[in-house]
Amino acid sequence: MHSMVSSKASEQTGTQGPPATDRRPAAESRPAAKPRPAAKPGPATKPRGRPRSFDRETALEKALLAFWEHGYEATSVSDLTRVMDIGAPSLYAAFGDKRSLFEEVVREYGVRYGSFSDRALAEESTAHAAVARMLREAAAEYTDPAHPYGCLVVHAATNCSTPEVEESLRERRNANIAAIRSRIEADMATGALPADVDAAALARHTGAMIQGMSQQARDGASQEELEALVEIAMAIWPRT
Amino acid sequence: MHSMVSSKASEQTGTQGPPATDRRPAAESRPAAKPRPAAKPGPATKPRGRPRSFDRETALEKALLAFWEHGYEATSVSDLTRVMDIGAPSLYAAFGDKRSLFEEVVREYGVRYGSFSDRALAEESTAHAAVARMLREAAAEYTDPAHPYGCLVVHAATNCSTPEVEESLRERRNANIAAIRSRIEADMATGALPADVDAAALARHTGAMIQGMSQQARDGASQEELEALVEIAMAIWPRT
DNA sequence: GCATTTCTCTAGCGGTCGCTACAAAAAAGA
DNA sequence: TCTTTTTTGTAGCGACCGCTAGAGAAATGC
Repeated sequence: MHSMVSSKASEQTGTQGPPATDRRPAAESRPAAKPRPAAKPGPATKPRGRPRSFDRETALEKALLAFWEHGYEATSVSDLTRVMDIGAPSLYAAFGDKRSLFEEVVREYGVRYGSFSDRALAEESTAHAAVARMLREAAAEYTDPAHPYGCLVVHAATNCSTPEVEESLRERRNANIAAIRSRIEADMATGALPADVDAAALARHTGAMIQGMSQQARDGASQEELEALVEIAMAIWPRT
Repeated sequence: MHSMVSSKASEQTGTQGPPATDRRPAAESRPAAKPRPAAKPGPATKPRGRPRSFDRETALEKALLAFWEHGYEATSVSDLTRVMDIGAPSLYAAFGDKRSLFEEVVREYGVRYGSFSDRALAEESTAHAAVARMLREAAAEYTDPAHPYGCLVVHAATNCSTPEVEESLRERRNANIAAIRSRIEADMATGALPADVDAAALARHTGAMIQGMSQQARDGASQEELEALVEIAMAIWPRT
């Protein structure tokens, strides 16, 4: 499972320039090194104070891997500062609190690792082909030794004592199933799939497969084993 | 997912009577109110000291529900003492530390809620029928409003900072898949299933379905939705 | 009665949690 | 140089974590 991507990194710091009564850096999410006023179109004006001593993106990637491996709760701020190799105040200044760092990680995960699902849905010519590709790519991705096994969106916030975090990942999972369902219904409308298909159940089946595969990957299944599983699972599709 | 039951409640206090140098109550797991010496066959000898002020079994059930709902880590000892309605020293005297309480909870879960899988494998005449029944019963159990959704063994120790706990549930999940695989291979041996079936992949597919269904139940799927999913999933089986 | 055994209650241990105050450090603008 | 702005390191806050010492309470055996 994964994304609903689109990476709109707006967030709270949207529009709030003039009134200077606001303390707290408000978890600055500016992606590059732009100056604060931002109304100035000055292209190369350096930011005012002491420059950051670390690269924000690589630090974010380290946090991503830590959250992916251990989950939201089990990854402490102290763990994060260690793997990101920065002090706690730097973390809070650059990313806000732990939760907003996690939210940014989830967004980044959607872009970097979780986009295969949306890509398959968008690029393949039938729902059948899209789901087949999606599952095969999941088999590869979830067992890629270059990063933790399984899917962050599935595993990073189960049994989480912060209900909002758990809920946000749940919404991503359910949105993905809804996207699969829409793709199936589109095929039904064009006649590429029979009209008597239960689109909701078929989409939910696909979602359950992906989530089950993610769990299997965490439990030690290899890419080949997951691929064998996918070939079995695809047998349910009406012949096209 | 679930059990590998058999409920052998032996544990560390197996054989170690005579030398009295042992302090620490050793997390007494005696299920009923038997006297300590135990060599005496006296049937109705009451235990020596102050009797327990709570019922051990109902307290265990309360702990089970709490762990089921929130998982191992997210359920604090303070949460446990509140829902079990006992003080912390009583909890430690009766169940040992948090981890051994959790282990006992998992065993109890296997007996009370997770035995449907083994029962289906043992009682149905074919692997096909056993898996069909297993999945249908999972659809009912995982959405039963009388207790938390999904499967404790699947969800209670993901992203757990105590690796041993995570591993013990992982072993239960994999053992269940191994049991399904054995049942499939038995059918292949008798000719009830074709000889060219990939038993391992088919068993893993079933395991992934169960785990995915558990996740779906947690994410809000109804019993009817899971049952529709099961009917789709069963279409993969070779016609018998 | 009295000693013994066991459980319960209060209180609090050391440790980690997420998070922040504060001052020194490093840059730009004057 | 001097002020301003921002980041960095140190150090520690209050809250909660799992767990337990110690005294009192409630039972049995004598």
